[in-house]
Amino acid sequence: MIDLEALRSLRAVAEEGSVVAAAAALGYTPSAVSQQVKRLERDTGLPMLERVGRGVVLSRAGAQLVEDGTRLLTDLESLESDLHRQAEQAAGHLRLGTFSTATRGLVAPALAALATSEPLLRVTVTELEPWDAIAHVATGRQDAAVVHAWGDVALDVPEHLERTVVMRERADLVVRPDHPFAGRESVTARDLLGVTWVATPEGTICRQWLSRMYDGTGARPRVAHVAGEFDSHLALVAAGLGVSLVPRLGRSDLAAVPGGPLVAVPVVEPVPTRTVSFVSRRSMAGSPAVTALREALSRG
Amino acid sequence: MIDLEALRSLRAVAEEGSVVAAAAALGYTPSAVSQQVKRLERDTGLPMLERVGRGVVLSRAGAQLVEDGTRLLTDLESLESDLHRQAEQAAGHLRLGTFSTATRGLVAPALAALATSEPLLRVTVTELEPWDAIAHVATGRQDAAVVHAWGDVALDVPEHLERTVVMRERADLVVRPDHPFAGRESVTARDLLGVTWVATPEGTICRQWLSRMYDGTGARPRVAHVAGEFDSHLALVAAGLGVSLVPRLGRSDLAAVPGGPLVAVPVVEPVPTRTVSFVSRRSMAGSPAVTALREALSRG
DNA sequence: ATTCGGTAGCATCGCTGCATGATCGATCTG
DNA sequence: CAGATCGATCATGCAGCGATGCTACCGAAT
Repeated sequence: MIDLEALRSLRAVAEEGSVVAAAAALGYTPSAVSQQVKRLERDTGLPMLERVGRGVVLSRAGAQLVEDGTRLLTDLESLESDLHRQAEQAAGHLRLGTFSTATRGLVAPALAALATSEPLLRVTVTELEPWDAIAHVATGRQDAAVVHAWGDVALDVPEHLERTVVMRERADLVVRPDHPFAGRESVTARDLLGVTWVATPEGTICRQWLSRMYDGTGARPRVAHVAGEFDSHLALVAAGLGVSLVPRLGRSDLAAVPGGPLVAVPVVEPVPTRTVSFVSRRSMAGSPAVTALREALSRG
Repeated sequence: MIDLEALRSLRAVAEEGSVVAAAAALGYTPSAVSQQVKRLERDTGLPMLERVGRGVVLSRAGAQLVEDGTRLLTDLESLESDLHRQAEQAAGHLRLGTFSTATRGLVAPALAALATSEPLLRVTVTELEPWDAIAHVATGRQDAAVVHAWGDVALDVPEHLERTVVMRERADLVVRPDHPFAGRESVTARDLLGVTWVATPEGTICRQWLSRMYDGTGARPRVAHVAGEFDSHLALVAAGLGVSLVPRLGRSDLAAVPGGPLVAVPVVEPVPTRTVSFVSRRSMAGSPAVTALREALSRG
């Protein structure tokens, strides 16, 4: 592999016109520069300098190496300065894992604001289930994640990750206007024992919470339909196929759902509360970039 | 300065997921890789890896260094392969010094042909008087040159340069159609003793040859007008201000000269012959690029 | 012919980077 | 819960390589 240190010496020879001048410019001895050039010639197998008169002239290969390599050297320098700048500024590239409703309801507006307040910071979003997101952050495949946990469902994050609550939100029961619950101020978990559910797939956090709501009642929720996205839930509810528990975050306008308007009824006893958290590795939690991202999401 | 060898190891860690795997992939011991990463951290002052569990994860700075540095590494590899390819192929960049009439009459068409036959070869042209051109080639400021020498006027090139004749051409006497010589088959140097000349500036090779033509006659050419470019000569001749000795190479169409058509009369005894040569440093005279350029010019 | 400027080559020294083996910490297993 | 295993790091020894300083040599200028 070509040694960039030696390449810099060769460039100095090209610019200064002689080995001594180059050595003086770089603070080396002429012999050192000569040996570095020799090393380049050994590494590439091509001659770099040729003696002419009592001086040297760059060979064709040498001239080309300098011409092309100069760009490399400046790239390396700018890379190095970028590295230091991004350690103190909110700049660079962050990979954020999010879950679906947060993507549209929370992350998108936050990133839009961030794009103007921190123009040097680039964030790429990947949708992931919370446990996957946490695993990705833990192993470095993501830099941070937005995760959620329903009420008391524990979300255990590894020791080297840091978690801060971004917001708390709740879910409502969504029904058709002609449903018996449509006019109610609120409904309780006990009221819901007999209803037919449109639920999220087995294994999702939302599904877990639905099951947990039935704890102590001895019953299990009757799930008739399964859909991953809440917009699909709304369509199924509008079609009269069941009711759904839909979080407010990222929820579509219920009045504009195809198939007729729907209504949301607050649920109490227990209130289905969801905690949305920001997770990042503890080591970079204090970095300006991560801090800026976390605060942008907290403001949202 | 960042060591690219160490950067390659860091990239391997990022790709393989662990120090041992990276070491195995690169043929090092894990300790060596660990030490290289340590060196990167020392050079940049930023942490690159952080321990998590019994493995490692790239830090923010490390991830960024890999992301940005990968481009640098591939650039370096392509630079290296370019270097070797240009040593065996006609490719890259050559700087050619030429004199004015050759630029339009010889070099331009040759380069046009070369552009299609050797698309990887880029040639930039600079107009120079022959002696300047030779000096530039000798000192490496040009890679090759097209030079000319009139008849027996010696053109001494340094030992480390190589000179090959590209073409020989001759000059004609250019006069107005109403000039006494206009109808002649040819004229001799003796015939020209009394004429009034439009000549090139003192110090040019063309001017030297004009003087040389008078050697042995005891006379000196009567130069009334001096112009650097032969198109100006033609205008002056057309205006009836004298006659001129104009080489055929790169000569404008005499019938289309503003101020009336002109005629060319061959000169004999001696025939004003000009030798056009290609000059390059001996060390790169054999390279494919220079060979291609020389042959393109020889075909012209 | 001599001097001067400049590069290449050589012997020596010092540093650095790799390998080896040991240590520490964390996970997995019986 | 203890032992085993795996992975990273640390300490040490060694080898190689590059810088230094000197000398030799070459070309150009005086």
